[in-house]
Amino acid sequence: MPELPEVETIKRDLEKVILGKEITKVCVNNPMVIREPSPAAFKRSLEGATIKNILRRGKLLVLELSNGKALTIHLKMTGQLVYPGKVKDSRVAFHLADGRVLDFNDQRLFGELRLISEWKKLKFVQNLGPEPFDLTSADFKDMLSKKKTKIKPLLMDQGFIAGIGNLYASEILFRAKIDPQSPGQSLTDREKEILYREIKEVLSSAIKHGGSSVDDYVRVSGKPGDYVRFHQVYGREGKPCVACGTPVKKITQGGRGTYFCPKCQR
DNA sequence: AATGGGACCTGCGCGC
DNA sequence: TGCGCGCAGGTCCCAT
Repeated sequence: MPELPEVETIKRDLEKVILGKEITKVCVNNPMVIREPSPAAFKRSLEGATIKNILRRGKLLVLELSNGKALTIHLKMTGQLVYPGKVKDSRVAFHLADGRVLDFNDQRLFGELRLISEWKKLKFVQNLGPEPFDLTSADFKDMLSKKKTKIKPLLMDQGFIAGIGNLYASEILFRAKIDPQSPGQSLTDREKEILYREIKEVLSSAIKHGGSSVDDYVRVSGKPGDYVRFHQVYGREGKPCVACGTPVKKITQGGRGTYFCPKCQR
C-alpha cells in the first residue's frame, strides 16, 4: 500500500529521529527480506555505520551511510518502519547508538532491503519514470499523447511516472473527472492539464496529512496517517458518489481494483 | 507496444 | 467451531 505520499511521510519522519545516528547492531530475524548482499555481509557492513542522508525516489527509500554505501528499502505492500521499535516480531531490527531500535516489519515478506554502493544504478531505479513534482505540464502532456494504455494502469506504471499506486490512481482520476478506462492519448488537452494538476494536488495533500492508513501502513511513530478521511472513491464500492450520489463502481484493470463514479468520470 | 496472467507471501473475512 | 477459498496490491517475469 505505501505509495509516494506514505514513503515521503516515512522519509520525513525518519529524518527527525534517526538522521546522524550510528547503527550499532543489526538483528536479522528473517533473512528473506535481505536481497543483497548475504545476510551476514549485510549485518557486518551496516554495524558501525552512521546514517548520513535520507532520500526517496518513487516508492523507494534510500538511507545513505557514512561507509559510502546505501541501504535501500522497498516496503512493497505491508512493510513498515517503526521507531522506537519493539525488538520482537520485526523482520530486521536496527539497533542505534541511542539505545533504541528501528524495526523493519513486513507481514507478507514482499519487502526488499539492499545494501549497495551505487543505488542509482539499480535496474529498478534506472527504469523509473519522472518524479511527479519534477514534471512539467508540457512534458506530461507529451508523454500521454504517445500512450494507448488505459489511463489508470498507466498512472500506476512506475516507468511512466514514479510513485503512484492503486489507491492514489483512483483518487486522482476521480478528482480529475476522467474515466479510468480512457486510453492516455485520448484525453483532451484540457483533461491532461487537469490531470496534471490533480496528481500534484492529491499527492501533496496526502503528504500533508501523513498518508493513508488503510491496511498496514503506519508512520514511523506507529500512528496512522490521516488522509483516509479525504478519500472519495477508494474502497467505496456501491456507496454514493460524494458529488452526484451515483453508486461508486469497482472494476478490475491489470488485475487491480479500480474505483470510480460512472457518471462523473466519462 | 499493449495486455493478461502467474509468481512471490500472509492474514483476513467470507460461506458452508 | 473449523476449514477452504478469494482477496488485498508492488513488482517482476513470461506469454500472446
